[in-house]
Amino acid sequence: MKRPTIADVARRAGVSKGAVSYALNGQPGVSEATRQRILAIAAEIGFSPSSAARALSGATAKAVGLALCRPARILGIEPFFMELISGVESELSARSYALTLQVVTDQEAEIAVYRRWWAERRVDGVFVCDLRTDDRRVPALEELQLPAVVIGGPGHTGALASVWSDDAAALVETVEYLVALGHRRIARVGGLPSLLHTEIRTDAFTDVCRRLGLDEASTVWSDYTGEEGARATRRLLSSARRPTAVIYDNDVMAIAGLSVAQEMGLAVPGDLSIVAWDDSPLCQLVHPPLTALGRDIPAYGAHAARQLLAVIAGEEVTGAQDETAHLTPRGSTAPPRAT
Amino acid sequence: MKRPTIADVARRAGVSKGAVSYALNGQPGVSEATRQRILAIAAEIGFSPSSAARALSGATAKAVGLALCRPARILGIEPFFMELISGVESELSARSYALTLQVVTDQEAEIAVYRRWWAERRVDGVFVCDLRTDDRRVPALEELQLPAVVIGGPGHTGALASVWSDDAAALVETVEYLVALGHRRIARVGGLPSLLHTEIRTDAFTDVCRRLGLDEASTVWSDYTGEEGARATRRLLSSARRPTAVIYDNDVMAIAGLSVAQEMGLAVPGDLSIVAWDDSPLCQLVHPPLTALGRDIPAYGAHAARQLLAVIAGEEVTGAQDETAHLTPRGSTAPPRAT
DNA sequence: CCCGTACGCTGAACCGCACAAGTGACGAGC
DNA sequence: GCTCGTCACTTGTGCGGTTCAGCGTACGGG
Repeated sequence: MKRPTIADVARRAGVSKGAVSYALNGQPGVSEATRQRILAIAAEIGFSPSSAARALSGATAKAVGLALCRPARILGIEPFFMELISGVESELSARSYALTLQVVTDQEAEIAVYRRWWAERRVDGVFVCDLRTDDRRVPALEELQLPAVVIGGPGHTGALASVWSDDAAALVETVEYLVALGHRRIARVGGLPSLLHTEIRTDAFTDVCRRLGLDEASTVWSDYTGEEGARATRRLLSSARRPTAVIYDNDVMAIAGLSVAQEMGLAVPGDLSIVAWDDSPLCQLVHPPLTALGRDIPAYGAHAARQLLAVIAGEEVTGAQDETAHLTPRGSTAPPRAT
Repeated sequence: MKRPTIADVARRAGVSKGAVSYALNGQPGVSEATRQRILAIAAEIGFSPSSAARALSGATAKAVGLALCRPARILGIEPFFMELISGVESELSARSYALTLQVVTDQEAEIAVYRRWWAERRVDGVFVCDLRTDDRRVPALEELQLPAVVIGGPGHTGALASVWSDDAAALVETVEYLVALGHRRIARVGGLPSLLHTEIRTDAFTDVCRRLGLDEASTVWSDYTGEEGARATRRLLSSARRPTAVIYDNDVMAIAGLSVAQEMGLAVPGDLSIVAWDDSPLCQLVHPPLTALGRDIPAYGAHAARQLLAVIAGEEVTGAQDETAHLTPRGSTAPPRAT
């Protein structure tokens, strides 16, 4: 089956290629009657303009890129990225933009991918995830002048547009909630310390604990995997004055922590309260169901996609705040048992 | 920053565009010395040929497509797709092929996407997931003559290449294992009945149960979500002669089932043994850890990617069997308590 | 009545690359 | 010494679009 070209449409409509181009792109230069005729013929023979030819003649590639820098097993276990992609996609496909995905091993590889995409004119813009402080990707993208939206922040995004969520506020809300329940010894199992949002959460945790006079607040770091979450929990619960509540930076670690607590004979929430960041359906599957900080990730992705399309369209776009995660109390949090 | 073109390289090397093209594509027509000089200059100024121009002049788009037909929340909760994508990607990026992703709502939309990708010459080939019996996508792709690899089967793939795993064998192994433990009343919570692999597993389950003389074997269907898995489990465990072992078609439903059992006061594995299909890290996070049927999903994806690249290269490719899932016994299975 | 102009369309020049055909130099063979 | 072949390039063409200049026609105003 031969692919139809614009010339085929033009021939059948008895007009020139140019006229077809105007008609299909909604540009002036053809009468309404002719436009309708051309549109009908194009639909009839199933014509879609070649993305290559269109990209070549100066227009856009109608594609955006997303490079993911995580090993396969973490990528799989965290619902975050897949939900984000769903949301991004919903916005992109409505505008018939394609999403090009690439999994990379480190920041340098990611920058190389951006550079290649740019040189190949493969994408019109990119999303940047897992922002770090002093992220080398930011200046690299600025230098390339490749439209980009950072999914994360605030801050450290240079001149790039960004979409961010106020993790500090969410963390403060959580700590205040736990304190209101009566907790005084609260610990936190954080994600990778090199990521900006981990740092933001850590700072917020330190601040709010100081403000509320909780001097036994401590953060330990992990890497989002269940194994590390379990190890960190074991360490916390083995200490002399073990915490009565733990906040985990993702749901997988929280579930692992719950298992460890139960295995050590601690009742949840009686002896230990648990809060998970990221409220996936998993949190409701375990016993007790986990109190979690959730937000609409697909909507976050859609928001980022709208931002990127705006940047590509040449609009002046800066940072945009997305919804703040909200706490959904479930069975894993309660007042600490009187000691 | 202006993007370098082949003309820029040619000018700096003091040769024609044609010579540069030959040099970069490893074709004869330039001396080795000149080739090296051109390569060095191209690397120096960061030149990559425009994918659009390359695709336009008859070559390939150097991109393949993957359309996913699942709602966002299921896509997120199942590690399967993300792991598959990682594996696919590892193979593609080594050959500098790009992966274009699209989330669609139904089969018709998916076929429309294939048709558009084909007309736009956006991809050189596609992956087909979630195969059904009498899948309309198969004839559609055959008609378009768009290279494709079905991830699933065996059978019902028409003339398309495919990569499949012997789910029937894995299921038989599982049932035999449970029977060896002493179970006689085994139930199964299946996935979406319209999917081919669900049907294959159901048939295998029915067959092996008949062969082993288990006449109380029953399958109930679900949709891979925790809620549905919990509901199905509740139904099974409430019946007069409740099963002593349940096999779940994915890990999320198995975890939900475990919760339901514990909530109903049944001991796992004492009163009920549980086996999960898909062995993600989640299975080891719960208590007791779940006996699971696992396999290397990234490797599966990589296998599929190699198949697709072979089809694109014009090689004669048919079905290829991938690794069979193997049972990893953990704490959720044991002999049934004597009644 | 004639000119200016808006409309509707055509023809051609690009975009950046691959590849076929052409060219000049040089060496081998008779 | 002349031809022929090969090598190492160059030139030119076309892929399928977009876009701009140009051009005939109809129409309205002075």
